[in-house]
Amino acid sequence: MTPGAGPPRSRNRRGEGGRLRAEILAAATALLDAGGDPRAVTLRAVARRAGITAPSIYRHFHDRPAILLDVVRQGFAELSGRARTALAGAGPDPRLRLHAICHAYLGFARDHPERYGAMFGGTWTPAAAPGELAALGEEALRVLTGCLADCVAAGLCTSTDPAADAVALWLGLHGLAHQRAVTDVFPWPADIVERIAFPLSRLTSGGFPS
Amino acid sequence: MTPGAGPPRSRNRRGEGGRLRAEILAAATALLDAGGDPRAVTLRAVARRAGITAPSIYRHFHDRPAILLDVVRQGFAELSGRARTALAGAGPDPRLRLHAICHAYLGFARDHPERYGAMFGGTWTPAAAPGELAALGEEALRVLTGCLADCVAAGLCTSTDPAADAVALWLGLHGLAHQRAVTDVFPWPADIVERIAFPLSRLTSGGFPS
DNA sequence: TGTACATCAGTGAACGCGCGTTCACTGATGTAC
DNA sequence: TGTACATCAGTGAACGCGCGTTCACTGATGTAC
Repeated sequence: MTPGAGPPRSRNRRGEGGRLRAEILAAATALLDAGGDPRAVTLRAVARRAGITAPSIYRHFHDRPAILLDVVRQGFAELSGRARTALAGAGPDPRLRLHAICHAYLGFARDHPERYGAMFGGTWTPAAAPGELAALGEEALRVLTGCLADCVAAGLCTSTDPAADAVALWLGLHGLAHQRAVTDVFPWPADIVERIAFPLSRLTSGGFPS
Repeated sequence: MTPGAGPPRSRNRRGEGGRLRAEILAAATALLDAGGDPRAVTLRAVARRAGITAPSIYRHFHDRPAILLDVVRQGFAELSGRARTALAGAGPDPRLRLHAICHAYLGFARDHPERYGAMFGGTWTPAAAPGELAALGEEALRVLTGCLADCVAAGLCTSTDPAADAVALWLGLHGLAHQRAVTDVFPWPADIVERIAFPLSRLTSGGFPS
């Protein structure tokens, strides 16, 4: 059971065993990003990549699905982080804020297509607590709803039900993000983002500046 | 290597071996629909389901991925068929035709969520000829573009680029179809289809009757 | 009509593989006295 | 300051499994003469 090549890992000190948890997670994420498929994230492959033996993982994760679940959790956290950062950097104009959050979402999907696919692909679902996933998704949705509602309040948007329209807008973005993550041979129109996001956000004017 | 339970299969007559091909495909499809995951469609599982031994499959398919690829091909054929039927049944009103084709698309995805996921999930891609998949998708897209163009010609739609807007509309439908296929715990707004399809199709009025 | 033979649909046994998981263990590190 | 001991991060060997694929084969069916 030789772990991967390279110099032998120096063991963590007592009380710092928790570090390996992070290393395992990083290895699993790298494997997912490289392999393009959650199937590539096997216990043994993760162990090899992390430079440890397979049984070591059991000190930190209950079983294989638990690793993938945490990779996905981390993905949602990173996505939320990007959305927050984008909003913080956008000015007060609600249209620009909406625009910023849409691009933050698509940016994450584009930068980490495999992780995006794992997060929304449904493959890992059985391992998760039934409610947790919905909660993760709904948090992001609430932010989007808020942006849309702000546009309405500013008289820039004709939506009469921002919550429902946020779902529609999100699904449009998701369709694009997912399809982009899955294939790159598609002849995307150059302005496809605006072509989807602008109508779905029901903005009255001003376009959807990029 | 006992095949599944039940009475022993009566062998096909000479020259009719091709029949088994269809049975294998049906077994693989059933397995996909039941298992919810292409991973469940293993060579051996397909053989069990079809009531034959695993090696028999090699007379009809080059290898395992070839089976899944054909399942997906069949899925695209069925999707096209539904779209054609829907168009044939719709009247001449281009808005109704557009509406019919959108619902045909979503209907297929809803009736066969696992197959839809396999068709657009990217999992099986490596096995396919690079161009074939794009071709399959683009055929459907051309029909959608046609519907949109008809709406424009009838003065019912503000699109200035039906081909690009057809992509946008399709991606919206795809986002909904995919997410529905993947999870059913989502709180969909009741009128989510119209909320997505109507803005993306850029119809000027008349709503998007259901 | 009868018989030898070619065809070919499908079988059964076997292979090597990577997997997830278990178990008893090792040996360095920190702590108690 | 020194020593015995408890802790615990990580190891190494092994298990049983289902997988994809190969190979030589069987035996019913149709055909040539």
